[in-house]
Amino acid sequence: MRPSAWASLWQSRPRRSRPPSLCSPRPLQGAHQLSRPWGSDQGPAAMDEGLTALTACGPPQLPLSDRGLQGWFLTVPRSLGGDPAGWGQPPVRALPELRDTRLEKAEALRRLGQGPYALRFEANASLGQLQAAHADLPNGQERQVEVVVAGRVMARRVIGKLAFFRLSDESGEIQLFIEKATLGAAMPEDPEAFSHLIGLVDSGDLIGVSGNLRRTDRGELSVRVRQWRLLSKSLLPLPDKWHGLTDVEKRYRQRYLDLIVSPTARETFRRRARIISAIRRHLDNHNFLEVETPVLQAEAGGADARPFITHHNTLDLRLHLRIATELHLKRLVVGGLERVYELGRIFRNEGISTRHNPEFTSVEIYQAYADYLDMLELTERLIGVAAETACGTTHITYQGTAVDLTPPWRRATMHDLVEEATGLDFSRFGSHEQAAAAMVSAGLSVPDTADSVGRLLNEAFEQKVEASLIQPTFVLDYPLEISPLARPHRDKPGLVERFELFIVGRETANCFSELIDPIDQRRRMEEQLRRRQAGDDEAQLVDEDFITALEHGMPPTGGLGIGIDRLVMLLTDSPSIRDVIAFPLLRPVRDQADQEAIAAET
RNA sequence: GGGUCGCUAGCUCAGCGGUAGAGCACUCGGCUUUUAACCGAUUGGUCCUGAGUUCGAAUCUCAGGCGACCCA
Repeated sequence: MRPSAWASLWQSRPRRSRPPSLCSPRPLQGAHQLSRPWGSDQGPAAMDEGLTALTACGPPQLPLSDRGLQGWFLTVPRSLGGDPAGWGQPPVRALPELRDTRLEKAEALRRLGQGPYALRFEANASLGQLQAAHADLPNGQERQVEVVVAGRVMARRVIGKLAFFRLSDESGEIQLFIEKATLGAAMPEDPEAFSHLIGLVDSGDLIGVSGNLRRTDRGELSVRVRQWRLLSKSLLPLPDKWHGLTDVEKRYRQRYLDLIVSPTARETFRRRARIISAIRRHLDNHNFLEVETPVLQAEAGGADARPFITHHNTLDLRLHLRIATELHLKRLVVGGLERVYELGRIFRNEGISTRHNPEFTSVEIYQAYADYLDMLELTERLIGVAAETACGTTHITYQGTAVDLTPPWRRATMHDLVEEATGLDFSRFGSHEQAAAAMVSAGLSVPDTADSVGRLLNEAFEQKVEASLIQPTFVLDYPLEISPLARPHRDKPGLVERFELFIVGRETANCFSELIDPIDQRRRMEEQLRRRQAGDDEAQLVDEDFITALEHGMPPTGGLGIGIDRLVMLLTDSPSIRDVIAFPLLRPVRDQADQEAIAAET
């Protein structure tokens, strides 16, 4: 490739006319000259001129056009004439020397005409594509194809006048085979191209290279580098090349580092995206309408959970973040939108564990004229499709356990499952006392809050059954007391038409034939209110506006909620919900002063 | 909320009452087929914080902070 053609890969595009409001600031004159490639028609003399012009104005500074991208990176070290007062401090503790060294290298590259932060680069292949397309190239052979690639330098090995870098992009990796002689011949404008590359480019930097493909004697597909260019300088080191990011917390706090070094993490988030889009596609293809309901609500309802509280200034109004989308979606069904769903974030003010994050993603789906058994089949289809899309199969492994997601899945009533596990037949208990005594003699604990036979049944289920439901199991027919929004069972008094889906011992979906009788709904909500007044701060409130909506007539409806994060955990074999949420909630990092202040208070 | 374990160089860890260490990374020197390259040299520390015991504390005790795992 001719030098000028190479240069065109990373110089700015020809300027197109844009609306004035979208115009970006014009680069400084000097900066423009500085960013000329070597070998351009202006030559090194013009470059020197640009440098002189800049240095005459005081300590070297990056062109204004680059500033917005750089924040505190833009100053230069003391040794190069930068103003110490203006130095940005590294955002992470320590490493000042290492960072200074890298700043100096960036500065040195800028003096060579390679601004440390390029505008653009046009690769002609991804690394994964190259690996696939040239898998047949034998060891020791070279292929005369000009490849231009960009990526992050992940590892460097320098052997005298030869060097091997490992370059990584989103699709994969490739080795760079860097010979002094090859570079010298291909980059005559920079006789020191080789030593500049190995001396000024660190692991972590983003570079673009061009060259032929060659497979080394040891079988590593490589780009035999003819030309190179720095695209972005990394001032901070990559995680340890061998151990990687072992600090679990750091993986979550600095997710970008996790993604850089961990192909598994990248794959997890790709799969998450595929799962969500598969669910969305399936619903869209079946005439479901995606809608959005309020996150900010005067009272948060639709689930037993404590909300986050926030405040609207101009209305001087206390608001809650939603804990469910249920009550608003049902209003839309009343309004005649017969199939609706919302895929979005829910907020619950609860603890953090491997299965709980205070903000999480759910999909709630409502289908008019359907009941919970219709929704059961929809659940099987949705999760089956998600598994096929994410994993290519419905036979998966979760944390070493084989799980078969091929429909149909087991269906069992809560009563039967509890009896199977404990020998207790709750349908025979006529009173709370009778049930409680039986539970105690069966070795189960009886909490004070479980003040009815139905609640005791649920307790027994949670204590003895839940964790054992490894293969997908629909647990049917819940007690009415714990299901204030579900319709009474058509045949079984005291129960509702509801199921929850359990997989690997975890609640993954929740569904009922919706309660559409406004009088019954009011009675149930008032019962909830009584519990709340008695001290249960997760009990629900009476939502008058919702009941009014029901009074206008709601069609019989099936409603279904699926926990997306737990589903993604299952389908990515992730042990913690934090592995499938890019930025899970973490305690803020406190500095020394904060800690002392807190210590002083206590 | 309870229990267990951990916190020492940028990273991974050793040291467990007597001068703070190793490997890797960084920097410098050498090396044209490496794969955690290798060889040599240099640099690098609030041993999480505070109090106590002791002639002497990274080490023992207590309190606190933060984290991991398990349980609720």
